[in-house]
Amino acid sequence: MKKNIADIARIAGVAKSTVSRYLNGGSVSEATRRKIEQVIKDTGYIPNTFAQSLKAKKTSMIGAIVPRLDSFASSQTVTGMDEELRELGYQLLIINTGQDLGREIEALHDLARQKISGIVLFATQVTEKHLTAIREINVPVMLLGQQHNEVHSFVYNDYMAGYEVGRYVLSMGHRKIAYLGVTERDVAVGVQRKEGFRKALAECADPNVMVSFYESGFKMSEAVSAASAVLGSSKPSVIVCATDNIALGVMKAASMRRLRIPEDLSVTGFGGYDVTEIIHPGLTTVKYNYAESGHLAAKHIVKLVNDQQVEPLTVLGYQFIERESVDKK
Amino acid sequence: MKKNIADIARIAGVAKSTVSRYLNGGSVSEATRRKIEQVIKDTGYIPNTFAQSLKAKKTSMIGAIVPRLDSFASSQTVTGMDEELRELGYQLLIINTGQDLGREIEALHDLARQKISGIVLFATQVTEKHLTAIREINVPVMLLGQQHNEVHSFVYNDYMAGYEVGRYVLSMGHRKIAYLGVTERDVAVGVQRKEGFRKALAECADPNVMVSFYESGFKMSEAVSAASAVLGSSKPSVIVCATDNIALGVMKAASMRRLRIPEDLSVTGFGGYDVTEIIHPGLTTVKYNYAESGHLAAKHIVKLVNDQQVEPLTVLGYQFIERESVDKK
DNA sequence: CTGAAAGCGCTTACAG
DNA sequence: CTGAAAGCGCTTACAG
Repeated sequence: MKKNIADIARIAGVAKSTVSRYLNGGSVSEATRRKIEQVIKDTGYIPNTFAQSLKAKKTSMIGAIVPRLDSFASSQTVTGMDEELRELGYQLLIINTGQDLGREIEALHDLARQKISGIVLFATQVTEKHLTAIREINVPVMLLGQQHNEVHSFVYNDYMAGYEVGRYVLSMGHRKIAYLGVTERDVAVGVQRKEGFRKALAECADPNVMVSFYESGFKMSEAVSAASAVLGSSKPSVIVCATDNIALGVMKAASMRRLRIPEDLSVTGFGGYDVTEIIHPGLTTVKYNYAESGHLAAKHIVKLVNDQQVEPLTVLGYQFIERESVDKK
Repeated sequence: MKKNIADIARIAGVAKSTVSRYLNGGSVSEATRRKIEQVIKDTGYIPNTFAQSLKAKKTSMIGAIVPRLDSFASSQTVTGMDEELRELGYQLLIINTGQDLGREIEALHDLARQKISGIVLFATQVTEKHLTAIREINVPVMLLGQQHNEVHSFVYNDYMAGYEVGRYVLSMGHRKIAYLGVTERDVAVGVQRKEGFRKALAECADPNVMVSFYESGFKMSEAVSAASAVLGSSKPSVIVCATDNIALGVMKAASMRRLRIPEDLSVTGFGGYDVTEIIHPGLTTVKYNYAESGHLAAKHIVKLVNDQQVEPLTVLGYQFIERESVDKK
């Protein structure tokens, strides 16, 4: 037989409000406290979440809106967030949007409607519609992966990472360089990394440097075709890729053309996916600590939810990892 | 200004109950219907989920209890489930247990408490505690990946897959064989695959066949050390691994010892992770269609939730993929 | 088809 | 510290 707060109150011989106070840490005398405690233990009473939320008008849930769950970066980040939120007494509700921007807007509203306390949006693009939704819902929102001055943001230092990769490639003696990027609508991945890379080039005095820029989709299969185009049109000594996935596609395309890496073609990536370490040769790349970012993001959103001060922009570090995929020229 | 059902009723000039009936598809006259529809549109009214659930005592949420999100199999399966559930008008709530069996039990209770309609448990082990919890919560539960005759189950045909791998390895002429498995507490992965493999061996008449069995953890790093032990003690011509992750670890260990694959050592896996296709040489393995399983599992749990007939056990197929990691002896 | 009323299980001022 | 009462926003018999 399912018990409610009235049952507990009756059995314990107190009022419902007293039980409620006990449950929510209000002031209750030691004697009553013990009585109620006992009854709750005996009956196995569990408060009804809906009734609580209906009155309290909030929950201790944090929502994560994720474009895709089946990516290394997302799943690592979500796992990190989940661990931290559990520590902090919150539950994570994950919404998968299948890379559909429209569904991100829907998700924002859905979560607000469910009285979620806060939302972390794994952003790829921040459109006007996103901003409108964020303003409307009146729930703290944090952007992860992109930044906007109106919204609390968490980004990786993609610009510096791009710069470092550029410097490295040049220092290894490469002069005929191809950059295989992604759409500029993704500011972090499509613009920042490329601009940082460009800066390194601009600083290089050597007049022999030749760079061509190409664009690929995010999927490995798309990268394979993009790489084939690059290799067909020019003969770069290195292809700098905007993501590890793209780099993997390039390596695949190279092996299909019987090009050896790094002897015939050097490759670099961004991301630091586990795979990049397993494959042979190991991929030189920039590693982001996704799990840690997840933890941090969780801490921040909880602060926001509790009206604590949080810096509007957090820039996360990275680690440049040199492996075997780039040859010295 | 946030509107509630009473506001809508007042504005539309009808009773709250009529609005509720309209919302829930009860019988309402054409005229009233139009009036209410208009008011709802004008006000942007959205019913409060908690109040609904409080009365209706159920939600249209399905819970997924997942040991870890950052694994290829889980994330693919979850994504598939999510897509299907969305189609069916349900929302997926994902709980990550971080491979802690105790937290699986907690999660079962938590979800039940939140009046989740149904639960899919991504199982690795089914203990007595699991069964007790499942019996107690009175919410339909489905097991994914393991089977138990008391609970609706979804499993892969691991036995047949193991058998097929065994036959293949023998047909390629291997006689000195090492099997690197996992704990038998995981019945599907630890027992079924091995037993299927054993059956193939038992059917082989050749008296020269020599097999040794070893055990590894699930992590690639653990597999690397396990593999080193195997390679140190015996000189198998092939290592049959119980998962792709383990196979990857073996390949890594082999390359550290300067063993060429497949010339010096052949390797096989189970799982069909995307990586296995990218690496060089490609890994010969058994591929499970996780995304599709996710879709199917979603359909089943929804049927269960709606008291429809569902077969107690569903066995999912697999696909044997021959690539380059096994040499002909 | 429609409405008035009771109730779901809590929380929260308010008064004592 | 404690209790009675009102109310959160819905749904659901019941009567008409």
